[in-house]
Amino acid sequence: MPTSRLDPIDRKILAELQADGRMTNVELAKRVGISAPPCLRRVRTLEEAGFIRGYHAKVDSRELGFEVQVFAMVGLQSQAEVDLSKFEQRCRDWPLVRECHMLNGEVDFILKCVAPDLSTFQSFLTEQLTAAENVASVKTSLVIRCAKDEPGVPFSVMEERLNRTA
Amino acid sequence: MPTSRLDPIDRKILAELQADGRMTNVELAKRVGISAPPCLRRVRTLEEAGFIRGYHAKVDSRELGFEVQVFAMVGLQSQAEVDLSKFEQRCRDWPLVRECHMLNGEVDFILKCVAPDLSTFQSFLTEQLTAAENVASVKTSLVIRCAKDEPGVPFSVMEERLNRTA
DNA sequence: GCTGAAATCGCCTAACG
DNA sequence: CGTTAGGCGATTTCAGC
Repeated sequence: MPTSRLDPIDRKILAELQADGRMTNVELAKRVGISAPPCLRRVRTLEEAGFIRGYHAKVDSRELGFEVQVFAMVGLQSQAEVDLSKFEQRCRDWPLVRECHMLNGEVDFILKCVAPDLSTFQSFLTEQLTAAENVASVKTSLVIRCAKDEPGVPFSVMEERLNRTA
Repeated sequence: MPTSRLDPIDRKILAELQADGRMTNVELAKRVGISAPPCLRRVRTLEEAGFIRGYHAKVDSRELGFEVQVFAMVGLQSQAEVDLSKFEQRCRDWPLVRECHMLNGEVDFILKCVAPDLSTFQSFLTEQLTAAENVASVKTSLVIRCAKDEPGVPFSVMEERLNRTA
């Protein structure tokens, strides 16, 4: 099910729900220019096809007491697939790790972590992450401030692209 | 308005809406154990207080044709506040840059970028990012695969923490 | 196939206790 | 915080393009 399966209305729906995931279906229908029933059917279809992978309230981490955010670059000793998978599973089990991406280049993984304070993070770092099986190196960088945090994709870029080939 | 302003019901509301931002208010009320009207009032209060910063559908970038995801580490020549701010503003203006975090340590910023394909990203990299005023160095790493991508914070950790001090 | 209209059901959201 | 209650939205059904 490639992108070409999506017509302009579907793309508008995705863009609107990415911007406001709690919009009512009738409001959404109004914005994309169709009536509510077909709009709802399209949303369900997009959900089932996996284009929409969930809806989430974006919470303010710092205001909720998670004062520390850290990016951790992790190098492993073995890059065999079974060892990569084991490490990924460990990341899934660690609640302080919110994201885990496998990278090319000199480092194997980048992790985005949160913690209530530095000492909590340092305990996690020394007792869990650095101590984990197969972990060769960990370099961490504290987030000083966040200048931009936009979820998802830029639909403007997508539309420009489609217009160019159309 | 610190975290202590939040009672257990507020925290449950936040956890539920982080997990499913499109849940109906009556379903939410049922889950947190109060009736719908006070539940809605709490949600509104949490929104206005900034604990909830929005609701977003999580879309599948790759399935939408954004095949390339990249982390870029950026070093600047000048770290004067005015120059940092200028760079941050540029990041906000670039649609391919989805996140921009200022870091401590050897690198000044980490950027999460998306692009439809490698050539689009490389054009952006060479013509925009590397070419931008005050940018001294850019190191990029392609995302091979994503093992975990959980938005927000781990409420389980928050509750454990509160129980320990209680 | 798709959409839209009508009708039903359930939710939202005041106002009040 | 809960209950009530009126209005609106969600969702099914059905007809038409």
